[in-house]
Amino acid sequence: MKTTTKTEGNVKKINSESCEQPCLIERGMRVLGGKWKASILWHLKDGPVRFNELSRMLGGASKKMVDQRLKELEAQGLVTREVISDRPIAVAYDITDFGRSALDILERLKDWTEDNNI
Amino acid sequence: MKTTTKTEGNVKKINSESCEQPCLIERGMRVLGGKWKASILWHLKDGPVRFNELSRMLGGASKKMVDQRLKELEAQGLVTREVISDRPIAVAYDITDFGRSALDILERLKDWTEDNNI
DNA sequence: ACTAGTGGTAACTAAAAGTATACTGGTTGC
DNA sequence: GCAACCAGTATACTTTTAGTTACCACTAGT
Repeated sequence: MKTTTKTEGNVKKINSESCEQPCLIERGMRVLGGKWKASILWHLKDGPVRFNELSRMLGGASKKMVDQRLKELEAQGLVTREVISDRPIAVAYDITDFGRSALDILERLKDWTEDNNI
Repeated sequence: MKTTTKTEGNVKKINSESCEQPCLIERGMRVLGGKWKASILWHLKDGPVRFNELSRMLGGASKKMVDQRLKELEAQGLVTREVISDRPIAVAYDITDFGRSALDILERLKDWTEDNNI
């Protein structure tokens, strides 16, 4: 008799059909989990910020990193890029409504990190 | 006159002194953001699971990956490892209260991912 | 003319993350 | 005896990520 109700030392036996929820978590992490992505989003929450200003806000991030992450975030619809001046080139990055919808998660993460001294 | 109240095309000028909150987010991400870490945590929420069972749950993850992530999570106090049988070696991984405190964030992430078809 | 700032890009290197395969030493079942 | 499962470990390898440095074209200020 090889049913799956067998328990062994309090450990549940599950027959490997529970990969729907975890994938959702992994997928979400792929969007928010890049090295500076969450931070960038967080910094845009109070309004648009320009490229070099953002670089400075992130402290240790190189231009290349900021550029790459911004492009990813833009491609995924979390931020927008707008050229606000041509001749002295000026670009503003802003958060979209979709991006804003993730701020709730980030706030929880921030609180959790803070509460547990991580 | 070079105060920071100057606005240029609606873009706020902030003078680079806002790196307390983002660092919290980055730090939190470093704990929960590893490739399989969040998923592992998620799979342990219904009770202890054994090593190979966990590997299977994660689908594509190699033993090495699962092993590494579990060690990290254990070192950070999110999961515990318990040898439940010696002779036919059996090990059970369980989530700690601390680990459980992060599930709230993961649930939000899951919902967000789901709601936005990510 | 020279310096500094804007928003990037290109080339390159170093380090981290992940994958694949095989192996150990023990046990259980046929 | 032989295969298969347990919980990993070891080795080698590829891929991805991160970061440095230098550079571009342009402008503003001195």
